[in-house]
Amino acid sequence: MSTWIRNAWTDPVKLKRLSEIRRKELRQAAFAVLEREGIAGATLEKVAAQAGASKGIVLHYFRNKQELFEHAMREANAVLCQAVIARLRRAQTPMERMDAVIEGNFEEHLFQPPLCHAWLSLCAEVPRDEKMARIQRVIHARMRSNLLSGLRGLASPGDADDIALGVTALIDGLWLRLGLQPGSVSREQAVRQVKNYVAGRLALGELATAGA
Amino acid sequence: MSTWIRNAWTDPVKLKRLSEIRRKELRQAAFAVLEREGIAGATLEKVAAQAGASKGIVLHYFRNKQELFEHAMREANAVLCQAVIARLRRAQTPMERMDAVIEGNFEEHLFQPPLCHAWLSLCAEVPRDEKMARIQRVIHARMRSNLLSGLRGLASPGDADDIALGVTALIDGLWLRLGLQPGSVSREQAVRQVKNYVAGRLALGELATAGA
DNA sequence: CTTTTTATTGTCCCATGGGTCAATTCTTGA
DNA sequence: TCAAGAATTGACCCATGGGACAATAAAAAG
Repeated sequence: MSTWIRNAWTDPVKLKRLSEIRRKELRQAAFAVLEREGIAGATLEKVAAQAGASKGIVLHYFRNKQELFEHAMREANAVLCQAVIARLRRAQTPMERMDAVIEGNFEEHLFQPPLCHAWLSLCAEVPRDEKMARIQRVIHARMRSNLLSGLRGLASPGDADDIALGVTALIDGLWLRLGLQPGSVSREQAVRQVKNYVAGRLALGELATAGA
Repeated sequence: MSTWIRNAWTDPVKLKRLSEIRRKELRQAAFAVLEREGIAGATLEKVAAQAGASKGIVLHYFRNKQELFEHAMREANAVLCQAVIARLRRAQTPMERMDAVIEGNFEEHLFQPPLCHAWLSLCAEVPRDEKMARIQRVIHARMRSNLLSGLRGLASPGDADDIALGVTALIDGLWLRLGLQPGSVSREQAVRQVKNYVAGRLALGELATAGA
């Protein structure tokens, strides 16, 4: 298990508990296994091996397999979310806020087949895992609210809701496409696709109000 | 198991082989199990039980578990596909062809969480199963060609390709949404969403050509 | 009415996987 | 320096699952 040097980068203020470090390692290992093996092939031993530890340690830090993968889902989501938030901070206009969400969801180093495969496997378990379902709802709610913060300045309230749903669905769909056929959609394509969607819907809205 | 009455509806010409009937039953049973249990919880015994048969019979008709679920995927796709084709036959104008594809992909009795859950589980395995990947590619290619047959009459060739990708992604994304949060999107909402997308993109295209 | 396929079952085997536990090593704080 | 508590391991248990197979029942063919 390598060195015990205290990593200053983890949390300079309140020295991160040893156990927290381990837990994070294991969540990440779990996710890595998910990328390679899918949910059907993901086992505790593989996770342990990935983390360079023994199976026992995994169950020392997580009550059971289910809990481990629930935490893996949280972890993955946090990463995705951070990318969006970082961009959102720099956004000024409503349109910039939209672009922040869109581009953040297709970051170069995240919009990759392996990550997508793992994500898909987790989604496939959502219907049978109430905790995952809850996480999923939170993720979606935040995404939606991020979008609405921009959309409210661009479309009528009714349209805004509708467009937000469309954007999330389109983003998910493009991720799915990447997972099913790696290489079939590039980051630039994906971003352009969603931006065009928004532009099109907004144009439609303007036509309607202008015509009426 | 039930009766052995010869079903006239199966194939009136070349009396469908007994084995073919069994294989179909088992594919469907496999799919039903997938709906309930997901890929991680789907076992041969559960499939056998669902079909009211013994585990042995499942491996009599399919070389192994993998093959069984590959066939389940084909089965599911065939159903979805049939819905689109039926509508496509009645379509005359390019726009009607578009609507046929869109509405066919959200048929009332198909656009349901359980079917979506099963489909998700299968998709999650695609990256690790070359046969499934192939099926997936075929499905997508057909969908795309169906869309293009309508789009070619409505947009410039370049736009048509792009819009086709967007429509497929949006459809997939809406299915995913249904799977992750049952009840969060109705059939009507989904159809409207995709139609609005197409309308928006087409309006954008016209603006561009008119402006240039 | 045989003979030969085909359908079907139940049993068996063995690997794997989740989870428990006692024993051991490390860390830490007094 | 030592005791208390945490980290970590490996052995163990038991259920389950995939798959092989021989034995039986049922159809089909002759």
